[in-house]
Amino acid sequence: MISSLVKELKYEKAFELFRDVNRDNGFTVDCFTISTLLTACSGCFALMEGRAVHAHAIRAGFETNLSVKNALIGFYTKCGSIKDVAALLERMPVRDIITWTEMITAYMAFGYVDLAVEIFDKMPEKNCISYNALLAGFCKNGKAVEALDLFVKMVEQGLVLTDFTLTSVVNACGLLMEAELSEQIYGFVTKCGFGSNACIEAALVDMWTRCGRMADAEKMFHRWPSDKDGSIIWTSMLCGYARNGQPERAISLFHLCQSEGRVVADEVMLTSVLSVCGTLGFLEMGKQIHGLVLKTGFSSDVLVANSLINMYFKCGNINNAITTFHATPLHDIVSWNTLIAGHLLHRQGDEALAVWSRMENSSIKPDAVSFALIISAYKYTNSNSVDSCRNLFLSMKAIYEIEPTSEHYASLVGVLGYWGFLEEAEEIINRMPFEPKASVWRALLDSCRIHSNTTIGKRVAKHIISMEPQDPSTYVLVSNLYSASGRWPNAEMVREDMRGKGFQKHPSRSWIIHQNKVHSFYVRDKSHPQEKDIYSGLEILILECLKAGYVPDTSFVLHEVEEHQKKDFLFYHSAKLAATYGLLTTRHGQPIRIVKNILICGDCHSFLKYVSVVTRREIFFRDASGFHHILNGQCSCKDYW
DNA sequence: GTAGGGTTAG
Repeated sequence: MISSLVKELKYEKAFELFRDVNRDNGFTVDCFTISTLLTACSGCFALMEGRAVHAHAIRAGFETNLSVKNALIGFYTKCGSIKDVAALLERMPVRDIITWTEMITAYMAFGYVDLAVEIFDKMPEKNCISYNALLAGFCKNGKAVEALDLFVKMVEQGLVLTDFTLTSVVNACGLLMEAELSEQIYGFVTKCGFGSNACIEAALVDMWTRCGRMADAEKMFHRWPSDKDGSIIWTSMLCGYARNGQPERAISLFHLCQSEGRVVADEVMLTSVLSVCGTLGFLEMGKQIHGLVLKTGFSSDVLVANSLINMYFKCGNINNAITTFHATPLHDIVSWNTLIAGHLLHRQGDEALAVWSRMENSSIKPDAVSFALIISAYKYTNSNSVDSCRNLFLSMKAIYEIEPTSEHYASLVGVLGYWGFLEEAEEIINRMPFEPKASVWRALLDSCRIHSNTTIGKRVAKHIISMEPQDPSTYVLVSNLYSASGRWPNAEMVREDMRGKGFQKHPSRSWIIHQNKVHSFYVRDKSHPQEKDIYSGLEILILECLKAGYVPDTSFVLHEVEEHQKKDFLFYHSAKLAATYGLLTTRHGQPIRIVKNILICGDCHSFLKYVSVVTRREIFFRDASGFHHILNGQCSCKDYW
């Protein structure tokens, strides 16, 4: 009876019935029912119920039953702690190779890599499964180098390599993201004659995409037989496209998968495609997938829910994001972080801080990401609360016992810099207890751009370039810094320097979603089918804005050309093209929604403010800094971004 | 007892 209730997903009733039986000391439930109940408890994080079932199993003498034991390990791995799993295994009457291996897997699942290694070294006997368990554990914890070392040892010792071994090695290589090594590993796997093992093939697709070898990934993906279950390999490919800056392809793949109907979208695929919808700002599609999530019953999966919340925020729908958060039965730290990040994306610092207080009253403890986020919230508070920000930073270590990393310093520097405390920010970096990553200096350089401070900016840029001479983004920042302060010749010098070193700027791109399609524009892009309408529309728009007082700022043109040509470059920036397309394709009174992959330039920002006046339209512009909500000539970023 | 795809920041 209890088992059938669980099967029908009526957990509450099943637990109730179990409690009745449990109270009556004369009765015990059988091993199968105990296992079923434990699986149910794992599914809904019912720690108390699971513990009660465990106590019952001990009383009935079923703890050592193989299926009960496995269910208990599964339950404690998901809902409990490593102590629970360790205590359970300690009580097993026989400590054989299987128990030892289970210990390794458990320690690895909880992230205790050193303890797992200790157990492995202490084991009186080892076989290839124990090696595989350790190998997989390294991969699970991102220890690719350790995994590869172990693999080499296995080969040297002549151990039997199974499909499990090869899958883990492929995984390790994906973690390293090294294209050349991936070639070698692939050669090795082929030599071993892995045949058509689904796990290895899926791992290979994932590895290729992580190493940037999309053609190889596609080749393997297309070889997948259509009669075989493909949800995993399809998701690998979909995420691969997303990871390699091809979100449109990821969306097409999802459409294909839906229309062909042979691969059913599961919770992992839905999570991934929702993330892509967020990246693109694809609200309509995101809503449709939300419908699918509700229909398929995946809305209680916390990862799916978090991805939904994130999607709504990135698509500009704050209300749906918050409603989805409240509709989710179980929140983890990522749910809270997503909520905070969402408010920050909309520059709502006070709202983010309010969420922070609510989180502090919940049972969830903030993690390192929470702090990186909440420190940044002080950029967007209504009153200058730099003091509170400094205190929060200090409390990290003092109260929460989280050691600040470069990311946290970068957030703090960003806030101080934003409010104009550039010297203090520089001082903090110089006094950091460890070597700062380039990202910390970059946060300060960004502040120098905002405040047009070339004195500090130049110093900071030197640091970054010496640390990361290969990274073109610094040159762009320095160049923009000079441009923003009207020092055009210097900006061009930096550009020249960049060209001399063979760097190419990450191409700037803006897009609009219209009729379920992404309409993307680069600077001076003429590839759109409605190119003529867009360019003539933009001509008119520019004239209207000039009449209203718009003054083109040619310092944002990063090419050495004549003044009249500069305007030509400036007028056809991707943001302006996308905005015009948005005006042409939406009815009067409808807002325009644009997304840009990097920061919007100062001239486009000023232009869009005039556009909002002359067309009486509301503009939602999302760039790398967050949303610019432009209305009646004013922007929510207060012209600091 | 060991294997494949997922969410948040920068």
